[in-house]
Amino acid sequence: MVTTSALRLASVTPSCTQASTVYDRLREDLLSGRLEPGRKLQMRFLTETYQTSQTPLREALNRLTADGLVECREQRGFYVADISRNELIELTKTRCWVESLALRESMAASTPQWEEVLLLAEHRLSRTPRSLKSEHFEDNPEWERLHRVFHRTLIGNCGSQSLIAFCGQLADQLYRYRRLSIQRAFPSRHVSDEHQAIMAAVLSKQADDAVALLTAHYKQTADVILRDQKIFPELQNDGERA
Amino acid sequence: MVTTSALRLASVTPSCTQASTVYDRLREDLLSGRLEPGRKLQMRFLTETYQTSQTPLREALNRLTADGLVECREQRGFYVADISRNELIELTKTRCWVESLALRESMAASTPQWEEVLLLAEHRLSRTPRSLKSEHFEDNPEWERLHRVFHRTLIGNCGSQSLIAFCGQLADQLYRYRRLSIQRAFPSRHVSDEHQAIMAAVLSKQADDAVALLTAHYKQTADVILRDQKIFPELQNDGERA
DNA sequence: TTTGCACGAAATATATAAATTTTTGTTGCA
DNA sequence: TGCAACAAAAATTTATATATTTCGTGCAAA
Repeated sequence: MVTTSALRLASVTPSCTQASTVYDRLREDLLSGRLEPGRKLQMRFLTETYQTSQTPLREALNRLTADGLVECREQRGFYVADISRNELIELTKTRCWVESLALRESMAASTPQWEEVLLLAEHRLSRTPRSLKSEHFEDNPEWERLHRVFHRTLIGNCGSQSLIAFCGQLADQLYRYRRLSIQRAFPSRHVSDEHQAIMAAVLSKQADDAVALLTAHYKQTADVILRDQKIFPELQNDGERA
Repeated sequence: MVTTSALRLASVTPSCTQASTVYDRLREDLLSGRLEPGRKLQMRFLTETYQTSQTPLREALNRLTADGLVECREQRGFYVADISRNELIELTKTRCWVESLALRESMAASTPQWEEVLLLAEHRLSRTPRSLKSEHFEDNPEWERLHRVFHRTLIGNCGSQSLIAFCGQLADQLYRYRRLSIQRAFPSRHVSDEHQAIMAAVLSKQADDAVALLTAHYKQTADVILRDQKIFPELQNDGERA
C-alpha cells in the first residue's frame, strides 16, 4: 500500500528531469569556480561536457541567469557571471542590511522550537571540521552544507518566504567569491567562535548584539577576499560590467 | 547581477529576440489578470495565442517563474501563480520591511540630483489622471508607469542594484493583486496626497516620517484588496500553496 | 482495490534559419 | 612597395521550429 507509492516516489526523486539535473551540475560547477568568471558558455562545449542537448541546457542557463550566476547577452550567448570588487562590496553591504532585518524579525517571532533548531545547527557545525586535511586546506562539503543551514536558520524564522529566498540568492553569489579565495581564509580566522557568539546573542535575546556580530562576520569575510591578490590583482580594478 | 528580473523590466523594449517578446507579452497578460491565477498554461494554447514555438515560450516561462508570476511543476507543466490572502499579507509585510530599509539608505545617500529627480517624478505623477474616464474607472497605463517610476525613484538611491531588483520583484507580484481589485480602490482614497506627503518628508530629511508614510501607503492598499469579496470570497480562505 | 493499457501532454533531440564574428582580400594612402 | 583600414563573405554560433521520446493521467477490466 504505502510501499508501492513510496518506492515510486523514491525512484523519481533523485533526478526528475534532464533540465533540473544539468541545472544542479552547472550550478555546482559555477559555485565551485570550475567554470571561471567571465568565461563564455558555448553550446557545443556544454552539450559535450554535460552529455545533453540544447533544449534542457537553455532551460538550465535561464534559471541560472535568474540566480545571478550566469549572464545572458541577447543573441550573443551565455557567459559565466563576472566578478568585481565593486560587486563583492555591494553584495556584502546588501546582505548585511537584509539579513540584519531578517534576523531581527526572526528574533521578534522567536519560539522555543526555533531556538532549539538553531542550537542544534550550531552544534553540528562546530563538530564538523572545516577542512578534510589538517595540513593543507581541502574543502569539506559537509561543513559547507551545515554552514549554510546555520545561516539559513538564523533568518528562517522571519516569516517571509520571499525574503528568505532573496537571502539565499545573495548567499549563493557571495559563496562563489568565497570559494575563489578559500585557501587564504582558512588559517586566519576562528569562524567557529563567531558562529557561537552569534548564536549566544540570539538565545539571550540581544538583538542589537546579534546583528552587530552577524554583520561583522560578513564584513570580515569580504575583507579577506578583497585583500586576495590572486582574485583582484590590480589595485582599484573596479571591473565594471557592461 | 544586472540581468535579474526587475532590471529586465527597466530595459523596456529592445526585444529583438522572440523569447523576450513573448516574455513581455506574457508578463503583461499575467500582471493584468487576463491570465487568471491558478490557470494551467498549456503549450498548445500558448503557441496558438502568442504565435510562436515551444522553445522561446519555455524560455519566457522559466524567466517568469523566477519572477514569481508563474509556477513550474516538474513534468506537469506551467501554471499561473496562484494568489492567496496569506501571500498578499506576506508580500506586503516584506515590501514594507525592505523598502523601509532601502528608503533610509537612499535618504542617507541623498544628493541634490536625486531630490530633483524625485520631485519631478512626483510632479508628473500628480499631473496624470489615474483613470481614463471620469465616470467609471478605466486603467490609465501612463499613470501606472509613472507610479512605478516614483516608487522606484524613492528607493533608487540606496546603492544596491540587487536590492532595487528585489523591490521590483515584490512590486510586480503585488501589482497583480492590485489590478484584480482596482475598481474598489479607485474612489476611496487620495493616493496622490499620500505620494505628495512621502516626497515632502524625504525632501525635508525626515526619515522616520517618510518610512512611516510609505509603509502606511502599502498597508492601506493591501487592506483594500483584502476586503474585496470578489477576490477572496471565503472567510479565512488561506489558499495555501503547494 | 489494484493493474494494465491507451491517450494526451510535456520534455528532449535534432534539424533549420538567423545573426554575429572572424578572416581574407582589395583598395587607398603613406 | 608596404601597411592599414574597410568591406564582404564564410564559418561559427545562437535562436527557433519540428519531430520524437518519455512521462503522467484517466479509464476499464480483473
